[in-house]
Amino acid sequence: MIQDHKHDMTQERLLDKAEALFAQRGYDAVSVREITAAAHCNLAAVNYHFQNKKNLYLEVFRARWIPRARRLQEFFRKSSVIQNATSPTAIAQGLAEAFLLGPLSDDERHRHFQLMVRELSQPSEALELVAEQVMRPFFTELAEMLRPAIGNGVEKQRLMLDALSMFAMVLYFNFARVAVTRITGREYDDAFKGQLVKHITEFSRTGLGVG
Amino acid sequence: MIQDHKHDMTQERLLDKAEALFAQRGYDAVSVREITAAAHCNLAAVNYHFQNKKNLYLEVFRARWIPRARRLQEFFRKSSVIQNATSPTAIAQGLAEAFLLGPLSDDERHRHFQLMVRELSQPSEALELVAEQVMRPFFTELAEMLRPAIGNGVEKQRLMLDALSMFAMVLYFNFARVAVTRITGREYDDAFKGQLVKHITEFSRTGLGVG
DNA sequence: GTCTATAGCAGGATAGAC
DNA sequence: GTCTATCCTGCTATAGAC
Repeated sequence: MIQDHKHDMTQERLLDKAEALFAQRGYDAVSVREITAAAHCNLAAVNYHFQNKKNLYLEVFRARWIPRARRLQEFFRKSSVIQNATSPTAIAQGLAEAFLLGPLSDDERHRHFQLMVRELSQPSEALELVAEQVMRPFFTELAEMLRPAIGNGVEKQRLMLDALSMFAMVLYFNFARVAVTRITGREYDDAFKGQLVKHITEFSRTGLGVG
Repeated sequence: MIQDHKHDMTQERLLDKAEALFAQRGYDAVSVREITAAAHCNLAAVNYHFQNKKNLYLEVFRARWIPRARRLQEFFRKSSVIQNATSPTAIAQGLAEAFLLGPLSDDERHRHFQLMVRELSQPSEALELVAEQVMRPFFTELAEMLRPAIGNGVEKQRLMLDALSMFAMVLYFNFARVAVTRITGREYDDAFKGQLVKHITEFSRTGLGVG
């Protein structure tokens, strides 16, 4: 029992540090030595608990990333905006709030989106997991939420593209933080994040609203 | 002269292969050995021509990425859509066409956006160059193009966020190709890219178009 | 300018003591 | 389960012949 406990603690610490480092600098730039040092355990622990480096990376997705994505989706579904209305505007606002302000700490959110962008732009086995278990079901769900308002006659692809576009903004304003800060001159404090949510909601509702 | 010629050819080949490989797999995952092998030249050539690996990476941006970004922007400015109208819709369409269909080959476009996303999500010195010489001026220009239609009274930040949002979609549909394909079931052939341009234009104009 | 050879180091992984 | 010691591979970078 004590052994299991210690075992678990080491595994947990390794997963935590591995996720943070992989998110920050990517799989290849991070060494097992660095991860174990950060987790205050021995070099051999990664191989003992996770067989090898690659499997540790996958386990980060299985044990951390996917559950967190589910929490985010749950938060979105239960948010008051969605509970009170399922208009496209409400959906956009719910999405933006959940993913920009939602239940995650700043660090956790940052890690989450960094890992996602890495996988989107350079898919590994982890994307298989993520696409099948998280993304496809969620976008399908979003598309069906949009259908009543957009039009029952409309093809599914149109709804999917709408959902992907809302998500594109959410993703972008999370991962391109440094560039957005550089271009707008604004730091990602609570005020600015609030404005971003408002902007994404508004842009999704009416686009540029003219001509 | 012959020496200069050979010299130049080797440099060019190195830049080409380096860009392709860095875009595909990232700085750390790619070795100098791999680059020189692909460029059919000697291992020592990188150090001779570019001092070290990191400077080769930066030179990829200076000599390849930035000029290409300028070509893209030039194509956008001179596109018939923009020449004939500067409504927000025309701007969105011009952007989407330039960056999704524009003057680049598929491979070149893919490389271009992969490198950009890598820098946006994990900035290195290269982002300094790109932000100051390309991004900031371009987004400022876009914002000013939007101003007359959106409203003269509106703060610059609102215009910047609009420009960033249009760009978010363009970027996303370029770099998250694998995921988009997985979710929509559509390959990135000419037909689908045409639909994406139409979608981005339309979404930028009216968003989801309803309540 | 190009090549070979090699220095010097860091990486992943494992065997075996505890 | 944890640790040390070590193997082996592959990396960047450079010295020096051509």
